[in-house]
Amino acid sequence: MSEKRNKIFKAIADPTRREIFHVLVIDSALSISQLSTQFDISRQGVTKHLKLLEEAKMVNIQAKGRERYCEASLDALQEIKNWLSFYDVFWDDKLKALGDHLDQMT
Amino acid sequence: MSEKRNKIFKAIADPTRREIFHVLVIDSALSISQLSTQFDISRQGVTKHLKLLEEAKMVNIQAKGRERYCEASLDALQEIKNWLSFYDVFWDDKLKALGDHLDQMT
DNA sequence: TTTATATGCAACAAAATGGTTGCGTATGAA
DNA sequence: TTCATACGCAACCATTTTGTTGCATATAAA
Repeated sequence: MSEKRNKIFKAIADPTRREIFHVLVIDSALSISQLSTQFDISRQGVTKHLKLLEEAKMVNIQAKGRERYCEASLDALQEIKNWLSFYDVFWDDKLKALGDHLDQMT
Repeated sequence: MSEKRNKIFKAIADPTRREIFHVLVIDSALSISQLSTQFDISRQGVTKHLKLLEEAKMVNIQAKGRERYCEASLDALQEIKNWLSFYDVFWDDKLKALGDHLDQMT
């Protein structure tokens, strides 16, 4: 479904969300409170961002006692790579066309 | 600068914008009016999307007579690839760790 | 010249976004 | 048990986003 794609593109659109993801890739796993200390916004602000990241499958959260630990899920990025890969064909075509053009100049 | 990155991530966040880009990759170059016929929103709506795409360097527009022709610029996608490439390292690490783990099982 | 087309600009409106604060609850520590 | 911590939920608010319509202008066509 394209809904999955929409969600991840929405998720990475916000710079704070990209930074949260970045932090979690580097330093997993962190509780929500621990994570929040690294940002200027409130814990609830971070929680809201986490919700979107979680819906986009970019972050997994699991409860442990009274804390909830977050970890980044790299696999979700495949959706973006898939989107990009479609355009590689056209990119290559243009490079090829440029190559042909350069060949003609010799 | 990160402003460039912000702009392209914003640009691709909207599904209509992604579709406009897609159409322009397939069928460049189209005038704004021609392009608009392919979407349910108004011409001005499309123009607004084009403005963001242009600022993100994903689309180039040049006037020809009373028309303005739009074409997609694939190069802008490199910014997204750059962002993704950082995480490839971690991805590989995890695969490697998985590999090591599987080795231990034999 | 007159008319039709392609466009930009501005004002507007509804909805989404990104953030806040306050409060209630569950869990861990003293 | 009592207190502090980690969290979710809901209400609220300002700004941005995504769309609209109306109108003015420049260019092409009749």
